[in-house]
Amino acid sequence: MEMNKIRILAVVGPTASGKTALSIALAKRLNGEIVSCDSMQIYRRMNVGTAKPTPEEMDGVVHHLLDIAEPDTPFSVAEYVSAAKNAVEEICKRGKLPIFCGGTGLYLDSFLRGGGFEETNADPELRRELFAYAETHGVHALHERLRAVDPESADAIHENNVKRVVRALEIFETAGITKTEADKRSREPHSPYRATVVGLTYADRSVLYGRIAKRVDQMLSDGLLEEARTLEAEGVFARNSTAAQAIGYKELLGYLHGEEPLPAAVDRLVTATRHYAKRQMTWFRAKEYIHPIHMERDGSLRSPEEVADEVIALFEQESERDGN
RNA sequence: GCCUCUGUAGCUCAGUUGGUAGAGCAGGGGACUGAAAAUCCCCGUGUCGUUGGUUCGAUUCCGACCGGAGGCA
Repeated sequence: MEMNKIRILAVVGPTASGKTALSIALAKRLNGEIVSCDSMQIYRRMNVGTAKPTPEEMDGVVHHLLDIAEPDTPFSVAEYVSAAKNAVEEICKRGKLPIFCGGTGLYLDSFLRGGGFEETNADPELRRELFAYAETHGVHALHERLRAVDPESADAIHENNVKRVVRALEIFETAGITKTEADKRSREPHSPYRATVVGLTYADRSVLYGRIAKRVDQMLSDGLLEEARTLEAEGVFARNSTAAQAIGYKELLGYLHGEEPLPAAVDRLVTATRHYAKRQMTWFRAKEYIHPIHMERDGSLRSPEEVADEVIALFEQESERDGN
């Protein structure tokens, strides 16, 4: 039954780990197309700040799910999953290999599960009400409301994590089932995909952090400030849309308004990126299906060819195992 | 040269009326199913500048010395 599944390769890893270059190299060698798996590269005109691959970097390799939304539009996992399904279908139709690449672990994870969002719609108005409830009655009271309908979720979600408590209640209100039940249903193994997922890792974290600092400098000289200015002029941050959460712009606003010197803003930007990378690593580490690929050895970076070779060997090995 | 202030966790600083100390930030670990580059949880032993003295006991008081800041010459 495994052999009917759609074969997929995926490259994940923390920000600045080298996913983009690797995935493009892999696409060339495996006759693949890239499916971006990045919650911010989705947005148009957010280029240098999101480290979106340039046409030169893409080097002829087809990329999907970049620039598919306006920065003032909300976006979510559910939309991602359905868009990714379409992309994969297209790629397969052309007889090419879909290669996912990106740092948004939730998106890939949800996609590979094959769904689970059908009946649990988002309800912005309800969300507002629930947040207001927490505002006036306190987070504990809101959490108690969740406990009354779904004690299991209440145990799993900390009461301070209002966002999550709200979502759990939202699921109950809109779908009529508890989050616990919805999770259970979506966990059924009905995914049509068979993925080999590799996670880029750095044994010495300071090497990754060094790359982050360097890349922020690069972004600055590539026009990050101008991009931030443009987005702000569009009103992206005033509306605090999904795109406004992107690291790289909001940290510079203080400087752009003359309230903070540039080095201080850049410093906070680098720190925010490090925190983000750390969260990503925690997520990826916990996923058993991710094969760690070490990007360095004895303190120095491995050559791109060597890393690509390792990934391809792993991919072929897993393909053979399924084939018999 | 003299006077004043100051030297405590990687950084900024609290504090101990003498019983060896704690916050924020940084850093580390974790969670995560329609906002995920978001949201949330957990983790603080450091010759309290050095060295003498007073004391049962000093990071805390006193002296000297060495850094740093300011003031007067």
